[in-house]
Amino acid sequence: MAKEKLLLLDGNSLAYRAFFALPPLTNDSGIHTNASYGFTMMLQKIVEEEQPTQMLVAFDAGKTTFRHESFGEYKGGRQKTPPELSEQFPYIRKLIDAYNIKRYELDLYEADDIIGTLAKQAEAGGSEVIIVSGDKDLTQLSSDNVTVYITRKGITDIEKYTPAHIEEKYGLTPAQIIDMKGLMGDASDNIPGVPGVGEKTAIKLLKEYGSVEALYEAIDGMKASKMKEKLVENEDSAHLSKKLATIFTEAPIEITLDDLAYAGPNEDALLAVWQELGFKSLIEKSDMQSTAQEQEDIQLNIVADVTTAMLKDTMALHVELENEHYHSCDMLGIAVTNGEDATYIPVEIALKSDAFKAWLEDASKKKYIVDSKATQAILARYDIQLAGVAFDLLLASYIVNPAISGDDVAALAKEFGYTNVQANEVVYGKGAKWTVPETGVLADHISRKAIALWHLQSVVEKKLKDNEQYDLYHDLELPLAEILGKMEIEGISVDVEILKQMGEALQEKLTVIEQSIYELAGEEFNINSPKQLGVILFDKLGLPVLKKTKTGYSTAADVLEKLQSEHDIVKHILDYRQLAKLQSTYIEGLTKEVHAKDGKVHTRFQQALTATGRLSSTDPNLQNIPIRLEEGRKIRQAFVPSKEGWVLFAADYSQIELRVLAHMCQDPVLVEAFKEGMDIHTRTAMDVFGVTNPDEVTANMRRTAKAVNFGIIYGISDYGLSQNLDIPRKKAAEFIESYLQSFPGVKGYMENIVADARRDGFVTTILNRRRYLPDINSSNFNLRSFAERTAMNAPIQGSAADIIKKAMIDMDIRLQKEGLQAKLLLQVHDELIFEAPAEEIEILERIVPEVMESAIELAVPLKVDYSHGHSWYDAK
DNA sequence: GTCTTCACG
DNA sequence: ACGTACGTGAAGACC
Repeated sequence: MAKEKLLLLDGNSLAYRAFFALPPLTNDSGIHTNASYGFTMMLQKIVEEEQPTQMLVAFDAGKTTFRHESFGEYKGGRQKTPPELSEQFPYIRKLIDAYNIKRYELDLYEADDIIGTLAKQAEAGGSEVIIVSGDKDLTQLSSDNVTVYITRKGITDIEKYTPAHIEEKYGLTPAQIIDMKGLMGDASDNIPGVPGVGEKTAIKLLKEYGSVEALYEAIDGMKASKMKEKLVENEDSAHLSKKLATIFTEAPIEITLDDLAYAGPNEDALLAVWQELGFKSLIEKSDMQSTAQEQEDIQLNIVADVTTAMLKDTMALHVELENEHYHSCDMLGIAVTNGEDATYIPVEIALKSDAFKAWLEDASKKKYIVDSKATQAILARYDIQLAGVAFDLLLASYIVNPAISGDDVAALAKEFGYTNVQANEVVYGKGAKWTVPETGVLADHISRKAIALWHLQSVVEKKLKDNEQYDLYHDLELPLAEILGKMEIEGISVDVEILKQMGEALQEKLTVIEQSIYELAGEEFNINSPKQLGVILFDKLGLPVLKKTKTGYSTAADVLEKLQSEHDIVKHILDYRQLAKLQSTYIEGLTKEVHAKDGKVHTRFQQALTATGRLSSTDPNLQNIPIRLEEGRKIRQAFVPSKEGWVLFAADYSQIELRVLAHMCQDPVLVEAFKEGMDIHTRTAMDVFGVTNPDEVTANMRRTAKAVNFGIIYGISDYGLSQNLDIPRKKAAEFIESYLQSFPGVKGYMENIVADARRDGFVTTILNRRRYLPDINSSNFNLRSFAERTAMNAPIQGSAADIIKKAMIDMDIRLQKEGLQAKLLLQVHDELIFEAPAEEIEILERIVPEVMESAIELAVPLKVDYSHGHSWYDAK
């Protein structure tokens, strides 16, 4: 058996070292991270360099130790641990646990004693021992088999204390280190020693006499001096100090060396802690290392022709794309498999094969795919209508846990313990270095993805079934992917000429406002730069600073609105901002996205991204087209039907989230209000303000009630409401209190859902979508509060997402059944946008609300409003 | 790449 | 005492 190598770390000492060696870093949540970071860096380095077979981190247990029995003032007068450091200890423990390193502390004993005891045991067993600390006391443990590493300035710079090194440095043996301490004392531990004796004197004395005991035996013969007087005077102190400095190597520890085996970190757990602490550089580095791991060999056959014999009834299919823009990018290669041997089909071979096209389009041939919508969309560009999608790894993983990151097969596979596939970054590189490798490497990579898919289908489906989420995945997300694919491929027509004219008018206005701003400021500057703008407003013009950001003055709209009366320039800046946003994002940005071949934009709906189950939309984002202000709303005039004689038809759920809330909490007042079709904000205002007649509710009361309702959905907090309404926090708290009094069912729901989250670690939606909340039991107030609000919000927002997704599937079926030409084009969270021949509008007005309102039956009715017009603007 | 701001539900 | 409303994406500035 190879020799054991034991690494013993002094947890407290190293945490202190890291804390004081690094500047005060904090992460996004405001937690200090310098000690955690320094500790991690040190661990990484030492483990990498030493490759230990056993490891332990020892901590000091509490305030009192056995040393206090002989000397009450031991470690007295110490500065209290800074709170910035104290708050990091829980994370340091988490880090150690994630590394799968044993940690230990023992009542009445210090870390030194645990380390000393284990070092002796291990040495006796023939192991090599390395001790790491910031405290030189430990060097007394140095021997032929025990090396003590002491951190020098910084954290990763260490000095290695072997007996030889100690001899060279001090001219002493390791055991004499204790004697040295006894004579010179230690200010940090409040060990007195002999006053007037420092390191130099102590070393000189020990070289001459050997030990404290020998020195005092011979002291009579010492020639009279000031030093001799001091030594005689403080003999007791010297003996006591030596005793205090002696590390006890027979501590009654309850662990044995066998408990300390070290076999590497739990990478998932470690990444999770790094994520929590915001160690981005470490996360990136680890991705590279862990994914560049050794791969098992695979068998692959690169074919020059596709035959029907190669294509089975059930196969994993992977179409590798150049990038995520599947509406415009190229394919790089294709692989299929139904076992360990993959068939790699070069793109040009695949595209000219009728057999392959027939197989892809055959619904009875089942395919396991990683992103079926992307595959559907790119094949559609080559006139291939993908059918028979039986498994989608991207969607299945997302349902198991929406927090699972990325669409890279390697990352997803790793979540389920499969590692025989490389990360894209490893194969292609990233950023400017991105490049397609030679065919052999590429074929291997793509084939591995297909093989991974083949393996993961059963693994992930089992997980879904265990979690009772298979139906959500199979009956909702999977069919929805195809519908979204159709919507994206269809696209929506944009009248570029309208955008162009708007842009020109906008530019004229912007130029005028720009001039006014420069005039009022007395100089030209970049209005788009919050930094430069801050200087003008707050330094030059002397406006009051109401809010600051991390980096300087805040110039956000809510701040500027409060400053409007202070200076004329403010209004101009607000106007400029509004128009500049329209110009850059919606006129210029949108125009760039219009495809030349069909005059349409083809967004991509991200189906496996949000934490709650909603969709998101990119390139362009069609879920945030302006509507609230008239100037912006006009952008919608550019969204038009694709054919002459067609119109746009829009239908949206009214108050869907509050209805979901009513359903889930079963609050009688809320349920009744919806059943009776009351205006919910007015109803809320009546209860919050104690008014019995709806006519007595003023516009302002309703506005306040509306804000309170939003607050309830978001996970209420008095502070948030006070910001939103610009009222004192106390006032906001009263509104909330009043609301919860009036709606006890809501109060009960909020309490229960947080309790559920604490118990289960996740919350669920109506269709059993999960959101995990790892911070729900955190000792950090911010993290915990955020998790609590999320626990309240996620089931509401997520259930609303479930409902509209179900409606989209039902709607797709219904349109086919009715034999309509109408097409669903967009989804905007609570709204569906169709285009249809004008003559179908009458039917749509009947069936769209019917289908949407009956998508999922709740304890309250769902209500849908609808309209149509010759542009999106007119469908209001 | 990160920060700030602002568009939407 | 703490310090925040929930969920997104895009653009521009600045490092």
